[in-house]
Amino acid sequence: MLKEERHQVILNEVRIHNKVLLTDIAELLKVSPDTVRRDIKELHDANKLKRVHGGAISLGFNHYNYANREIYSLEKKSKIAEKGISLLKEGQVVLLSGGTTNLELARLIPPYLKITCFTPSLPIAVQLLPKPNIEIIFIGGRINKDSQITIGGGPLAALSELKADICFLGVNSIHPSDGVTEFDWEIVQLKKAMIKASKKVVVPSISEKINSAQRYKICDVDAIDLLITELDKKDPLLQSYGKNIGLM
Amino acid sequence: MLKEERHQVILNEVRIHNKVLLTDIAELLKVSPDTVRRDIKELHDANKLKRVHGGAISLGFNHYNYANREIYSLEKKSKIAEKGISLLKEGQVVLLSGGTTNLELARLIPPYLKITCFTPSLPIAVQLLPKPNIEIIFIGGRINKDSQITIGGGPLAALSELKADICFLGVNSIHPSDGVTEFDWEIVQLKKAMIKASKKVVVPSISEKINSAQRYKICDVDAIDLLITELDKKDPLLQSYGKNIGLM
DNA sequence: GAAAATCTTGCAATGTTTTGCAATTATTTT
DNA sequence: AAAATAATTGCAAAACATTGCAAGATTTTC
Repeated sequence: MLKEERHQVILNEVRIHNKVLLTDIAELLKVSPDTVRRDIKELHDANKLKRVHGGAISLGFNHYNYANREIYSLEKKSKIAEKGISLLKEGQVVLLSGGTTNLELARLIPPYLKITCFTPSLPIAVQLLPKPNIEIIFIGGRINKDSQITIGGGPLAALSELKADICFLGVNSIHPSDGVTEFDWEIVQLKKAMIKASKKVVVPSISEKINSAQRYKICDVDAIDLLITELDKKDPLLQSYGKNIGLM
Repeated sequence: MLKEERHQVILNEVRIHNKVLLTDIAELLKVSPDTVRRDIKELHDANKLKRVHGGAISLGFNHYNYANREIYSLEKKSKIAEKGISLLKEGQVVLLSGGTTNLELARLIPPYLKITCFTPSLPIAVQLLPKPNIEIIFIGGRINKDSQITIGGGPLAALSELKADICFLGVNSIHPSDGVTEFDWEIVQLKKAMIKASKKVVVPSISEKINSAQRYKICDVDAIDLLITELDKKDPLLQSYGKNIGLM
């Protein structure tokens, strides 16, 4: 049994039960308690769980990371969001995926602009709530706590009945040959459906995400109509994209 | 049972009741009072609660900065919410309509309780988000800005496929002969569907709503299984209900 | 491809923490 | 002031953690 496997088992148990007893894991995996202890220590150091006397417990309430970690890039995201908003026209049906850049976009949408927004993101829906002219349609389903968006079969079915004018697709990584990629398989399915449900696909992305790749592929680069970054169109980082995609 | 778990339970009890008795915790967790005393001492040192003779009290008891009028009804709502939570059992599928009483109920659901919550309410979903053991299914659709819940055909269709164990139905008015009523027609349709989608219907309601009526009818009083108020079962205000409904 | 270096794992000896109990002291209640 | 309840202290048994070590597996290096 590989260490990585044990780690997955431990994290999974923690996710399910909110805690694990060291002795239970040792018995379950048929390894010595020492090994489990070392595993837990590693996972603790990697900030995946909290090591305590007798086992480990879930980090649980540390959802604050979501906001804190990303503050430094907020300026870039605002810049991108503003560019994105310039694309919006009265009466449009807009599809907003999750992510902090789209959240920033939602925040900056002018309150007098009359549009319809579809979104599976809880924070985005909350952000749009006070804007009187925006009709919000929440794409329901099981909520993924990490990303705070709904995923699974429900959202996919709902999207299959939609044709939005424009989709702002928050992504994890984009690469000229590897395409648009993500590390969560279910989120990939959702984003694929979002692309299908939209006439025009816009990817707002900070430059850090450019030219990187993750495990699962959402689509090729040329499935995207427009790539928005905080950089200038002529930035060398973007030159491998220009042929197939619009830049902004 | 890990020490960390006991700490979570104690803090949670303090959060809910603003105080705990040492002996109650000892009995609840089936450990010696000495252990609980040591736990409370640790939590006190970590500035998580205030240790007092006989138990502990909440630190932020006076930190509430609600308007005075709201505090009054909030207390009632907390009382109702606590009664409601006592009905919840591990593994249940719970349907939560909107409303501030249900929001209070959502706030007070213990984080270690493993249940599935269906809700069309944005604030309730947000409230449940940090609780690791609660699976949240958001009932999608067009968001009504006043009530911050989704309404319309989408939610109705979603509910038609559900059979929840228990439904907490926030209502506007309840009257012995006029039944349960509401002023918004679309919300009435939604709540009708919620009743249909649940094995058991519980109405948590502050006493102000008792014996009043609105324009549109959701159901007769006897479609409700249990009425929870902040009052005692034997309160004269409730005596016209007792024959057909359970009281709490 | 063999040797060296590194990593992984279980074991044993030793050290630490946790927990309940009992005796004593302090606080609250009647 | 007496009785009841709670807190403190010291203690011992059990559970858990740490450390160093050695055998085996894996990777690196030449």
